[in-house]
Amino acid sequence: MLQSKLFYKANRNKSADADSVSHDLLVRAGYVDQLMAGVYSFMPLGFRVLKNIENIIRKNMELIDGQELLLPSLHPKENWQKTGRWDTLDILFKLKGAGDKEYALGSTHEEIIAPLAKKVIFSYRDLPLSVFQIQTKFRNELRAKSGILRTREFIMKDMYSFFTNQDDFDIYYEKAAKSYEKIFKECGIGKVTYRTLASGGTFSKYSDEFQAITDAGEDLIYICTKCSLAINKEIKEETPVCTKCKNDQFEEKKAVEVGNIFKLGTKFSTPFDLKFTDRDAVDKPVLMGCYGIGLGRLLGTIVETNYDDKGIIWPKSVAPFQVHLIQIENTPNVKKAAQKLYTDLQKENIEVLYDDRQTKMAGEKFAESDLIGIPVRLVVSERTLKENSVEVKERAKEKARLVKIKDTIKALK
RNA sequence: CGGGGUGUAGUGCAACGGUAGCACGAAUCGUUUGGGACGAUUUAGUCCGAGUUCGAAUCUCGGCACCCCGACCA
Repeated sequence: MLQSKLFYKANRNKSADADSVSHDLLVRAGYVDQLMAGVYSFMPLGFRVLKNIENIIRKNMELIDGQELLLPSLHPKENWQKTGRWDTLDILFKLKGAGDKEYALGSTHEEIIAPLAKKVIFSYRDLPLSVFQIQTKFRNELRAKSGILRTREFIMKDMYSFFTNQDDFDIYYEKAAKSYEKIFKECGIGKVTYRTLASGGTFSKYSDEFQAITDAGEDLIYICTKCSLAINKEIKEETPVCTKCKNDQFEEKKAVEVGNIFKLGTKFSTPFDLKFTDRDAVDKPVLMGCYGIGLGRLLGTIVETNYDDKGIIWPKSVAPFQVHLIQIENTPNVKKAAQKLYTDLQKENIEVLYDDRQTKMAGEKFAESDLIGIPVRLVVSERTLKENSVEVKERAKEKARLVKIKDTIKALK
């Protein structure tokens, strides 16, 4: 991608409304734009990161036999009445259509997937099953905050599992939890992310949250100083000692909930009469589980845990581009060498953002490059060309090094 | 939803009730060119509606929007 053509505008002024680092950096570097409170546009840079995160999640869901599908956002009122949540779920957006017919905008999809599963699941032979989607959710939060960390419209991966019996379900649930840990690790927040025991709300006694430690977080989690088990606040209130090792010393940390998994059991199978015929010819309710990850929130959390005073430092796995190629001094020599390098890198399928702008000074290009945070920076200039070289600098490191142009690709591997 | 705050140019900020200004951005020209260059010229604004006043960005009222604290958060 030529930076001169990229749909973005970096801004050196701090965003006035930004109270979180991720909000400020993502807005300033041109990744996202706020449309209104809790609603954001993803610009090309931000969308590329979002897609990378999406692909990591998709790959891991498929590894635990999740089948991807797509459910609608516009829901009939009746489905939500069936579970009672039309009246009890405060965050549900409701709207009226033609003839005053009432609809909900999907804030979650149990009400849709359960009746859909009913059309597919009849026998124990049809189970187990897991389906997931990566789709937009609408939640009428009383208050949106912290940039993209808490929004009213966001893209979520939600998976739903269907099992015949508790034992198999429990095994799968643990497998899903491991898969979540893997996802967060691959996204570069593995070290700061804890699986925490949490309340299951109206669904179940307990659920499991995945909490990433950062000051931008709005949750408090408690990490056992002995065994590193983490629990969240409402669990701490009911069990003052660690449920695993009985230690009563906890470290309190602010954290962002990046994922949450629930054992729904028959909570939704019952109202929608989702059942299967077992081997013994008896109809039994299907056991359901649900597993969610908010993609935008995850993106924001990655920024919250990967930045310095100059800007974002993307983990390679999610970076919008792998390489930021910068040409400084616009002499014919430099232009020619940079353009050749640009096409050579592309031939190797290396995603590269090429700062071909001729109107920007070196300093401004560097500053913007640091702000955008692509993992590797390549600089081509008269100075480097004298050595037949290109300067290679990793965003996360202080020092740059010169590499012969012909060895550039090798140096990037 | 309760409490608090703020709305001025694309962005960030100033302006006692008295001619709306600065920086960045953007544009043109010239000089520059390895850590946010310099000069010249140019561009663009008081959230909306009432009221008070000779005069309102400034005061009052209403609306709208955004931010913060709280409550809420399958």
